[in-house]
Amino acid sequence: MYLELRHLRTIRAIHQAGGLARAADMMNMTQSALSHQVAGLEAQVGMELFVRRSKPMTLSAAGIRMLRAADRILPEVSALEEEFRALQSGKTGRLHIAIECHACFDWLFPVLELFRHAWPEVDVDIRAGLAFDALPALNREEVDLVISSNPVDLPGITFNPLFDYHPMFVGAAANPLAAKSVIVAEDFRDQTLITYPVTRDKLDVFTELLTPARVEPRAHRPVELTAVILMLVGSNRGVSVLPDWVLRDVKSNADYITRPLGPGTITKRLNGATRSEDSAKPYIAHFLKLARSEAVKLQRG
Amino acid sequence: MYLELRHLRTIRAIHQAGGLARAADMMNMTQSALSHQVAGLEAQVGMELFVRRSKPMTLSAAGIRMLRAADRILPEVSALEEEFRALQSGKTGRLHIAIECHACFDWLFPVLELFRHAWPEVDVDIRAGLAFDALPALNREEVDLVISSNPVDLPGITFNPLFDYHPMFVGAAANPLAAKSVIVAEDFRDQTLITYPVTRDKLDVFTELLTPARVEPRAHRPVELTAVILMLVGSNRGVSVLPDWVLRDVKSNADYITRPLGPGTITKRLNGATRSEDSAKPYIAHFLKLARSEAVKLQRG
DNA sequence: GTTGCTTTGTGAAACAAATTCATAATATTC
DNA sequence: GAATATTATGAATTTGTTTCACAAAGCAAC
Repeated sequence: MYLELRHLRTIRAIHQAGGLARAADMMNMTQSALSHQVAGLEAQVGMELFVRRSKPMTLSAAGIRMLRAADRILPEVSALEEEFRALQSGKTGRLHIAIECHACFDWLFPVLELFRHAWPEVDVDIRAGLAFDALPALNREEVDLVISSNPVDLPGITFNPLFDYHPMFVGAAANPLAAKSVIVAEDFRDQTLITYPVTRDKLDVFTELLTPARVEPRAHRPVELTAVILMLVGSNRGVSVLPDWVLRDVKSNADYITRPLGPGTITKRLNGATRSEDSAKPYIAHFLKLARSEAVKLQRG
Repeated sequence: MYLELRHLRTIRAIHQAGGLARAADMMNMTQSALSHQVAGLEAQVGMELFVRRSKPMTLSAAGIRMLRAADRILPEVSALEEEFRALQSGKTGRLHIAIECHACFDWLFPVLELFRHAWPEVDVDIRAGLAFDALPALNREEVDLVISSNPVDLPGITFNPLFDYHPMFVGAAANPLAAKSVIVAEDFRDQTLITYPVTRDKLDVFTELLTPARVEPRAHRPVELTAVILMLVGSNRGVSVLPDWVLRDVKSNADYITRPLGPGTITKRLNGATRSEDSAKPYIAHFLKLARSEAVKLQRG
């Protein structure tokens, strides 16, 4: 037995129209076509679905059962079609975000709150891109946006700039380095450095400062949560380097000191990497716009 | 957009098989056919359903949505197909019964109890065939069995004999007719006759006795329920004629007398009328068998 | 009944669609 | 960088659906 939706649509139409001829009109087909189709369907299921003794033909007991099923199934199909029409028009879609930059939760969450109100139909999710390579996942369509500060030239991937930030030094007020107005690589030699638990090539302190200067800190301690890092720094158990927007609240706290890194201002640019064909999607474009403006607000305090 | 089950089956198969080629094997088609089909489907919905950047092709975000729908819809279709296989094999079906004979509830109920245990999948119902003509309803497939004592020769309708019964007179012990051993038509002239509220051609007293003898009872009172008829008869508010099996309990009750009608024994035959093509259906045949044996048991007491 | 109207069924022809075949193009693996 | 596996493509073929023209069968009104 090989049923198709066509069959269910026909059953329903004949019932609604109250006869084969009217149903044929309704479906823009000839009455003959429907007659053949019904005959074929009845052959498939091996029994009569309609009573032909009376003239506008009506459903038999078996036919009524099939109608019941049609009334359950066809609306689901319509919903699916509707869903795809919405997908096509760009009102709905998926926005699964991977963040390579751990501190990005801080501004990403408020942005996502704004976003999901504007695009309630879009399926939103965040994955911390620690355990996996985010950019290949973008290509495999496992995620749709990667927040990254290391643009790479990959075919099919577009890096949309979001905003610039400055990695800044943070230490305890009691730390001897508080005396300096700018922190340089050498200053880390006798410090315990606290960072997120990711490889060095994803940590601004290393890529921008320590690795080029071939300086190794006295100790290196990985910590997951931003709040915990700041707690440890506050009690002078180590120092850290974090994006300026993270240190916004800390600047006015007497327990901490924040200093620029040097020599020369270090500026990094955060990007939202997407598949190139997705950049045009209205909700993706809107998300990027939101991210830009909201992050700026956050930096200003 | 015109979706068909074929499309949903394909989506699911490619996902399950983990690739187009394997899916094609699974569905007994060539890989080429599936490739064309997917291309057609993607054109329909206006977007890519699969990611082709990696080699065994995998579902895209949109494809996953369609898969979800397929996983909801296809099992329903399978259930429908299963239902029809069961219908075809005769394990399930519909048995809607119309009874022209009002007193038949008495034996029909116990029979239906037995039946529904033996055929739990069959959809059972009873309709009192008072308000409508039962036999045309049989032809229109509104009902599947008509219990009738008046066989008519109709094309396409088979009257399956169930059992014979004798219409019997019942009156109060205090009624003068208690003195007679056989009741004849003339005896009704000065009696109030209580019957079910149906036309005379469906009442044994009239068809078998009074109408041929052109006798009119003193009064004729229609009453719906058998229990009420017997109550009224017991208090000598009238007399009645009922099938012998109904009077089984009454025979041993001192308040009542039951007498055969005469002259000559009157025998009527109850039939189960079905559409001729249905007589062969296993559950219909079984119902008729049950009706025969159970009714006999009931008559014996 | 029987006449006219409406509805459904049927077979051949036309048409549309899906499938196959053969082969090219493209990843993946070792 | 072969060798292998996977997917894409276009023309030919097959299959299935629809139409056309007409027959058959109810239904309704006279």
